[in-house]
Amino acid sequence: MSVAESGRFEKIKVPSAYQMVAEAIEREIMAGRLRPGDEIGTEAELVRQFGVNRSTVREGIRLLEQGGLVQREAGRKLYVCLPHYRKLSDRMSRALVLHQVTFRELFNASMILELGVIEAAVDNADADDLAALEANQKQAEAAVDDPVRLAEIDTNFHALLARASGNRVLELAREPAALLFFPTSELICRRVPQGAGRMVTAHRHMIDAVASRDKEAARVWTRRHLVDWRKGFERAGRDIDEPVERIFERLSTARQYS
Amino acid sequence: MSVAESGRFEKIKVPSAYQMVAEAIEREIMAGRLRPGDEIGTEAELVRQFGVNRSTVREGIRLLEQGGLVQREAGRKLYVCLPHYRKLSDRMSRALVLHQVTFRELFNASMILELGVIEAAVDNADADDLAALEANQKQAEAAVDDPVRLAEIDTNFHALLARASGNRVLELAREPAALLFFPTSELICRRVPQGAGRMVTAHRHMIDAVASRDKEAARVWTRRHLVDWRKGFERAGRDIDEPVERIFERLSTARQYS
DNA sequence: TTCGTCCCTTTGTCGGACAAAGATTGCACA
DNA sequence: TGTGCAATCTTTGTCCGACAAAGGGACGAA
Repeated sequence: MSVAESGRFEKIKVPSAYQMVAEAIEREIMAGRLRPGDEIGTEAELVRQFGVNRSTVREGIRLLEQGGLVQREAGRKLYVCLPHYRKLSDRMSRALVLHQVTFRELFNASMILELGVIEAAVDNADADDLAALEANQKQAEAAVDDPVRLAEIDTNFHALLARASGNRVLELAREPAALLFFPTSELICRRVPQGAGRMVTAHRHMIDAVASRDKEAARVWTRRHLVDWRKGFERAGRDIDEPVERIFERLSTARQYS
Repeated sequence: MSVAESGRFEKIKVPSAYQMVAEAIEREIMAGRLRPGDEIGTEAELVRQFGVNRSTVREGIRLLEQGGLVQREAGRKLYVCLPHYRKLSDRMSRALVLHQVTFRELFNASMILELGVIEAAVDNADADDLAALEANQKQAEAAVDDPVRLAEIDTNFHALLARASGNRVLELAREPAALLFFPTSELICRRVPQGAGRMVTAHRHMIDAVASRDKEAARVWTRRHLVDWRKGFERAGRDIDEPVERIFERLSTARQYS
C-alpha cells in the first residue's frame, strides 16, 4: 500500500518503448527539426529507425495523436501539425468538470478574463474583427427566441472578442472557462424572460465600445453582461456554489466556430 | 492538394476501432459511471467487452493515457484519474510555443492574469497559503545569487499565489502562460544586476499585501513586479516582440511543485 | 486529354507468442 | 497460530506474422 513512498531517492521510472518513441518524435517537433506540415515517415520507416516493432510504433503514435501534435489525413499519411486551441481547451474543460469546480469559480475567473479580453480588444480590434462581431450580432438579433441557438451565438461572440484582442495567450487562457460558462446562457434565456433581450443589448454596447475605443464603456457593459448572467443563474433557481455539471454532450457536438 | 475542401458537405469521418474504444471509455468517465480511482478492467477484459483485438484496445488506451484520464501505476493496473493541471498546462504551453506567440502577448496576458490572481488571493488566502508563501520567500532570500534557482522559486511563488486565490479555474487559466513567462526570470537575473533584489522586494510586498488584505498595494506591487520583468527583459537585449523560443528542455525537467 | 483498370504501398485490425514483473497461493517453519 | 519464502498465476510490454481495405501511381484505352 505504498502509494507515496516518500524517501531519499526519487522513484525510478523505466520508460517503456512506446513512450520513448512518442518522446523522441515530440522532441524533434519541439526542437523545430520537424515543422508543422512536415510528414512523419511511414510506420515501416519508423520501425526501421527506432528498431522496434510496428505495434510499439503505433502505440507511440497514438500518444502523440491525442496531444494534437500529429494528424492523420483521412486515414492516410501522418503529418506534424499545430495543436488546435479548441481541442486543447476541450481537454482543459473536461478536467475542470472532473475537478468539480464551482460556478462561482467559473464566474469570478470569467469576470477577470473577459474584462481583460475586452480591454485588449478595444486596443487592437481591426475592421475584420468588428465585421465578424457585427455579423454575430445580426445572428443574435434574429435568434432572440431560440435559447439553444442564442447560447451558441453568445459563446461565439466572446470567442470573436477574444480573437479581436490580438493576444493568443489570453485567447487560449479564457477558452476552457468560456466553454463551460457561456453555454449556460441557454438555461438562463430559457428561464428568465428578459434574459435574451438584455444579452443582445449588452453585446450591442460592447461592440460599440470596442468600435469607438471606449475602454470604460467596454468594462461597464462587460461587467453588466456577466452580472446579468449571475442574476439570471440565481433566478433560474441554481446555486452558484454548486459544481459545474457534466454538460459535455452538448459541447462536443457544438459546431466549430473557426 | 485539396487540404481545405470547402463545399456543400461536411467531410465524412469514419472513426476507427481504437478511437471508438477510447471514446467509449472516456464517455464512461465523463458521465460519472467511472470515477477517479476506479480501476478500468484488464486489457483482456476490455478485449472481451469491446470484441476487438488486444492491439486495438491498447492503442485506444494510449489515446486516453496522454489525455491524463487514465494512469498506469508502475506498469501495472489501469486507474481512472483526474487529469493533473501541470500536465495539461504543459501541453498548452507547448502549443503556445509552436504557435510562436510573442513575449508581448505573454506579458500582456500575464499582467491581466496575475492581477486577477492576487486580487482573489487577497480575498481568499488562508494561513496555510501565507505560510507557504513565506517559506517560498525564505528560499528566495537565500538564493539571490543563483539565477537558475531563483527563477524556479519565482515560478513557484506565483503558482502558490494562484493556489491561494482559491479559484481553480483561474489557477488553471494562468498556468500555461506562467510556465513560459516566469522561467525567463533566470535570464533577467543573470543579465541585470539589481534584478534579483527587486524581485525579492516585490515578492515581500506582495505577501504583505495579501496578509493585510490590502488590494490596492497588492495590485501596485504586482504591476511593478511585472513591469520590472519587462524592463529587465529589454535591458537584457531582448525584443519583446520576438516569439517565445523553445525553452522546454529546462521546463520538462523542472521539479514538480505540488 | 480523360478515364478506367491494375498494381503497389500503407494503414487498421487480427491472431498468437513470450519474457518480465506484480499478485497470489500454499507450504514450511517458528 | 502467525510469518516468511518459494512456486505459480496474471497481466503487461513487446514481438512476429498475416490480411483486407483504401490511397496513390502507372499504364493503356477511348
